[in-house]
Amino acid sequence: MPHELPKAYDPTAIEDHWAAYWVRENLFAQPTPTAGDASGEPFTILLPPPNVTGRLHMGHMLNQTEMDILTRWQRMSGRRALWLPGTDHAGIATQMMVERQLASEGKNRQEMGREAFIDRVWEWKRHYGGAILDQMKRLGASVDWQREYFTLDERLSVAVREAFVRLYEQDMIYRGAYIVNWCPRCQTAISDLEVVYDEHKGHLWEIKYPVLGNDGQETGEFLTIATTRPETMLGDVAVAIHPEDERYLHLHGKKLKLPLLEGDKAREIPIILDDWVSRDFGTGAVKVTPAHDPNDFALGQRHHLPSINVMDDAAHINAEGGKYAGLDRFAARRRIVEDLEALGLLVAVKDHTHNVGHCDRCKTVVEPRLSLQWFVKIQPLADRAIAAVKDGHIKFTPEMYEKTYLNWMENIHDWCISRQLWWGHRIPAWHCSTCHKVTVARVDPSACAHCGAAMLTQETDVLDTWFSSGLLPVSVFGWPNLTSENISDFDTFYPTSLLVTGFDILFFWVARMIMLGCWFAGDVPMSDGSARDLKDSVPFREVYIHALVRDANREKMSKTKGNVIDPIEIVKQYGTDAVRFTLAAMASPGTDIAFNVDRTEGYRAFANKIWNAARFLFMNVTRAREAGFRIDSKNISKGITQDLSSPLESQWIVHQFNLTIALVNAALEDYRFDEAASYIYKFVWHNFCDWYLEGIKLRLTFDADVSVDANVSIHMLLAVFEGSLRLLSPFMPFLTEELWWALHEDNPPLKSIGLARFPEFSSQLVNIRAETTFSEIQDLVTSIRELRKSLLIGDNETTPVEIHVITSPESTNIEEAFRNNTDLLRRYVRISDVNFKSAPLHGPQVRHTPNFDVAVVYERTPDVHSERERLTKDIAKYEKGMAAAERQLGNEGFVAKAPAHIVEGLKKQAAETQLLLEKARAALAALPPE
RNA sequence: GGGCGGUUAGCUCAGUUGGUUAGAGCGCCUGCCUUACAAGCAGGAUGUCGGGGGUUCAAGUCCCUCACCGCCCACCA
Repeated sequence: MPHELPKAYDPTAIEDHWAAYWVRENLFAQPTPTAGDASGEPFTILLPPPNVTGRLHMGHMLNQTEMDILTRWQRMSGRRALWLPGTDHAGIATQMMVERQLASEGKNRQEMGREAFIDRVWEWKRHYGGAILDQMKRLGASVDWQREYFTLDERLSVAVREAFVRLYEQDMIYRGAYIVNWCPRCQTAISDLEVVYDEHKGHLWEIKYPVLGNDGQETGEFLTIATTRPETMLGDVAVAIHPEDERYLHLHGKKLKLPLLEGDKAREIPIILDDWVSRDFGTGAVKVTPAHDPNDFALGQRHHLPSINVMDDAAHINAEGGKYAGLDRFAARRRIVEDLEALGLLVAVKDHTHNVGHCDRCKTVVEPRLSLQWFVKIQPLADRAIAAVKDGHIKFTPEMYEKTYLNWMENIHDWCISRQLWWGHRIPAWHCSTCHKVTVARVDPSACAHCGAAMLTQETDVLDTWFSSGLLPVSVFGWPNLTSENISDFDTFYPTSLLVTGFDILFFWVARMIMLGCWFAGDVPMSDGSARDLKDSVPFREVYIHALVRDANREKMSKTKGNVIDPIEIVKQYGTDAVRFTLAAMASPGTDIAFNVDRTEGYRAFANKIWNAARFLFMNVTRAREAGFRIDSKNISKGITQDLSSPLESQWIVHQFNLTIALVNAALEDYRFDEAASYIYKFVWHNFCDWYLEGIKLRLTFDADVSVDANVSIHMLLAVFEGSLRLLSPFMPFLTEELWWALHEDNPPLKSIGLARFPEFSSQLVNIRAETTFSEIQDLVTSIRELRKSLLIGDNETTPVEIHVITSPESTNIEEAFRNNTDLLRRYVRISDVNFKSAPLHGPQVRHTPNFDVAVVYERTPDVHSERERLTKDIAKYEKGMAAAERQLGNEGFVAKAPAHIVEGLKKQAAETQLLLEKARAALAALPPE
């Protein structure tokens, strides 16, 4: 144990070593349970799988820190903890990344072909895909690396395919032509969630369409429509007006000529009547373009109108656009506006601010566009997902997210799950070129299921990435192939205990997991063969949603703003533990975290403080051994007892430690990382270091015969410090691991402190008497220090003090504690004689507390001016307190209705305040003039 | 348009089911190399709890209202 530690803690010197050790030794692996395995109750948690394209950012680090704290805490508390990591193939993002790489080589995927391109993506993935998990390893995340998965792994792909086929068989998947959000750059459909809307200052163009008479000739009258996307008029099939709009009553039944399109594309379009049209927007007349607008599509359905798609996959105008064919949509817009103006059909261009949808991934303006896609019928899934939450089988923290979730789920639309990408799970459907029907199958079919023809081509679309990640809670535990070997994984670890995530993927992922989990797990029988009810079908029992990490100025971190804090950089600078502690301490629910390195600096200091406490301890162990004391490092973990014959500070620190355990446990139960962190901080720094260590110096004298207190004290010191390391370990795994090994002279009872037991609260360790008497000693010490300061007594000067303990029910204890601990007092403050007086003390060198008066005997008196200031301020404070107390106590309602302990407490406090007030007044009056 | 959150010390934030005179860290001021730690020790200053109204014996805490900041959902062409 005589460990030579450097004077200052240097995290970089130890962290890499421990991070590698934890991974190498597989310390946190949680193997598939075997029969009769009596390990603790499972605590299962899935890592929200980062994208393979991802680089670790502060949000990840917050997320991982919280999960790691909880997992380590649960593991140390005896639960069978499994934290399961993996990565997501991230369809669009990854494909984009590789396409960009290809572009820099002057290539593109189309000329490469699908297979070669996919090979290339795999190669990319092998090369870069592990980056984020490597970073995670470096941060010490206590995950089971042996279970690491990738969403395109064979076994997870089987699950995806099974899920698709099953839903299809259950008539829950259909294919059809609907308006979807289309990204012209990614050239794929995207779901509603993948569209982000930005406010955009655009225009509202008012265009007049010629009205046709019954003879088909222009009547000279016009109907003016308003649009924000003039180019879509090429696909217009009608103009809609409100049936009761008095301005247009005479146009009912009439047709219009669609301007611009000539020759074989020229067309007449009807004026249709629909309540949906709002009379006060624009001109009250709406062009109807079913192929390019969701509302128009609905309108088209109601009125049996055709849909004319005028754009290709890249949002260039197609052949339907006549002379505009080939133009990009925005170029077409400009040209069309020019042409309309030339024709005199452009009535007005008005400024109009509206929301424009952009592709979440590449920020391209999305184009609502009619296309053939695969959809999941969502209502049956949503019904279960709603019930699961409403019935309390899934609990959200903070609670408000339950409302958000339900609100979304209750207004959900069918889910477009097909993507026109190459990277992803290819949809297991085959098109028959003979009968044109679709065959969906678990194994690649050789013949059409409908007509038997062999001319099958597989669907080229892949599935939305969230379809596979939505299945993770079931698929990672072996579903659908639940053999006897992996059924126990499923039995043991499903439902998972908790999901920790940010609200940004509440709908993308959390909601989908709930829907898919409830749907598919519901079919898996319980281990005893009985049917699984909804309660046990949910993918997780609790969801903890954390805040966003912002920069120190509360700005959202973004690459464009250049204010992104790289966690790895900060970690290098301050140490992982300090950064973890910062995140934990600032993670109060419902509020975003303004990440400020000033705080991290403070927690680095905290780590250093602990380091130095350890140095102090080792130093004393060495001294003790040199003096012949026997200290066996094997006995350290024997446990802590409350020894009523031990010195006061030892009894007190055991009591405080015990109390802190209870507080930390309670805080973590409620995901109050901030509270847990602050209880630990306060205990370690302000109780353990400031008071206990300073006090114990008195006992740690290892000269020959003064042995009893020294022996008791050094062992108590070791035990409490070791316990504190375990308490702190989930928050600061590196530092605590290092010191724990040092404490055990590199021969600890377990391979890691992370496998040791978390301290447990024990009512046996409660010691109220030690708490109250020590707290009086603290008051006494503080009063004397304050007095000495005001008397300008040098820090090295020793002075006598006088104490008068005020008569009260506790005063015997207090006086006894003071008398018995004068030597301890001398450790805390430079005093010589301590004289107890039976009469109250007065004068400028006295301080008053509710329980005692204390005077420092010194020839000098305090500075009259500052003394007057202090007393005046005190008096004001006391008077304010008295006024408040009298007001309340004089109020009959209060005395009659308030609980007795409140009234009694106030009375007692008022009496004390009155006393202090009188003393302060007297002291002020006694002050000599300045 | 609908919904939600926030506003407490110079800064960043706590503040349990309403209960005695509102807290922490950082920063600031003063004094200290006290043999674990200057990344330290000791002491100190700092608040009309966003404004207004109400309920209550009692409001930072509950209700109403206004203001400002932020987020989510919807997408009326």
